[in-house]
Amino acid sequence: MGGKSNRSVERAFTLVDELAENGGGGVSELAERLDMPVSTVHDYLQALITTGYVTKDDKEYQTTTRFLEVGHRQRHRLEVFKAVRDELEDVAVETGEHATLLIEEADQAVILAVQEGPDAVNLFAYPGARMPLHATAPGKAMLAYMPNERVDAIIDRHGLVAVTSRTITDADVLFEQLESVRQQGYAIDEGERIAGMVCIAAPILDKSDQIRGSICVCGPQSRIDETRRDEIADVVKRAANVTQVNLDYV
Amino acid sequence: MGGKSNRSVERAFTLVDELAENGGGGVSELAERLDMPVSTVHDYLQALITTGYVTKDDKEYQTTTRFLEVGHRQRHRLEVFKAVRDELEDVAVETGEHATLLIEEADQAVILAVQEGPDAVNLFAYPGARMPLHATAPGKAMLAYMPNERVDAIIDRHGLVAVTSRTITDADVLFEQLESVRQQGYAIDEGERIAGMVCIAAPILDKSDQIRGSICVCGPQSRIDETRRDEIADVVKRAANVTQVNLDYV
DNA sequence: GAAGGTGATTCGACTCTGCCGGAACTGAAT
DNA sequence: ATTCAGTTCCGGCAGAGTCGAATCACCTTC
Repeated sequence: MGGKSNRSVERAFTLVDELAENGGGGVSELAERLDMPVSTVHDYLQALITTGYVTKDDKEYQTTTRFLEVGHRQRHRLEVFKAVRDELEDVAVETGEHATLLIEEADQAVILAVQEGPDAVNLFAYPGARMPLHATAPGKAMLAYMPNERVDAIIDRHGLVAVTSRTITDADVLFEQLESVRQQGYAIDEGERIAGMVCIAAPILDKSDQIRGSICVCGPQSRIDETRRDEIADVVKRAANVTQVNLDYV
Repeated sequence: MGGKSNRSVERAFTLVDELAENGGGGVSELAERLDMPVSTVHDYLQALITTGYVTKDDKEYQTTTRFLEVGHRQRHRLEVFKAVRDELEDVAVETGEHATLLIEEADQAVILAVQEGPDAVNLFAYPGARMPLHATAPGKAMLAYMPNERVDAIIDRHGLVAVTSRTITDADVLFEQLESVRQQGYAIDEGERIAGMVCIAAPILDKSDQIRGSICVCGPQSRIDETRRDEIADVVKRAANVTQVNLDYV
């Protein structure tokens, strides 16, 4: 983890991040927000334009569809993504709720694909969205199949930050839950990331028992009672299982 | 169009492009492919890793899901995308074929969204995919509503490159077709981009008659005869129209 | 298990280039 | 006309990127 850097690269991507997060803006507005000299920001934006990753429309600088392209291409190369293909849609249809495929990246859970079932509530869930592992069902599903040292290291680096009032903030509680995930074969989260939301997730393991991702179903608490939970857990576990089998053929 | 650049930024994105296109690779492999010194490539990859846009998995460098995230965020900000929402799915279901939403960016047609109908053939179509304007139905639909000088300028810059044997390579023929697009309200392409494929596309205009995008349906020639074409044209025109109306409310 | 090979990583001095203050410019608004 | 906010241009200097060479890491082969 030397972390050798390069000022220009760093700054270029800082600009990209800013454009992505708060929407485009003018040169001086961006300079203000990032606390950089205007002329420098201008230089960078110009450089980014020549790469094709940024444009200037309507007096505003914007990221281009190049990011979509790169993102989709790399997603297409991910084995889990290919292996899960139709399963995710089936899950969404069967449960009626939001079905997502997530992977772990840089100690976070990242959504790779989303399928909205017929009754899905409108979540702020899109491919690429990231969230802390400990605060979500899919995150816990994945943590449960990582070596304990890895889990410790993650807690060490990022802490157990509370996202809602119900987020797990105690390591012991977390480890207990991970144990029960391993026993039951699925993880559950009740308003630990979004108040009023229940999520149920199953881990996807490969043949050497490495964790590769998780399939997750989310819906409003009111609609998901005890029996419904078992049903969803079964659906999610089955889908994860099929994916696991597919993985070997990819 | 001064095109002021910045070597570091340029090189960083050249690397990203390379990773996206040909999949990740090792340091020296990438150095070879891009004709750069190994140590330099190593420096850049390290810098890219600290930005979070690249990782090293399995001895291979890979782009991360950050690209997906940035791409999806910016797509979400595009008015056309929001305006078209459900329409695209309806089109896919009604026609049974591949339905796509495209916009123009940097003189090219870019896919923003894809919906596969029940009978859709497996195309290599994904969000972010780019193609020349003159060789596709949606491209022609958009060209038809650009000022002639703009069209001339595009031809000037990129020429009318043949993608298949049926691609339009003659400017006069193109302008004739654009005229008929304006008359009929939709554009058609018969194997001009992909042999054996027929695409039918309608333009999306905003209230000041600016071209904002195009809705397109693609299917195999064998399945799309004369009458089927008219049906599809109607579906596509209606969807574009609804989108146009939605645009005013966004 | 020694030798050889391939590729990744580190190091550091030279030099090129990114940096940014200031000036010029553009185009609204008054 | 004048003002002002924002953008673009310019150019000399310091600091940052560059890349050859050395080292390290890890296979394969004899």
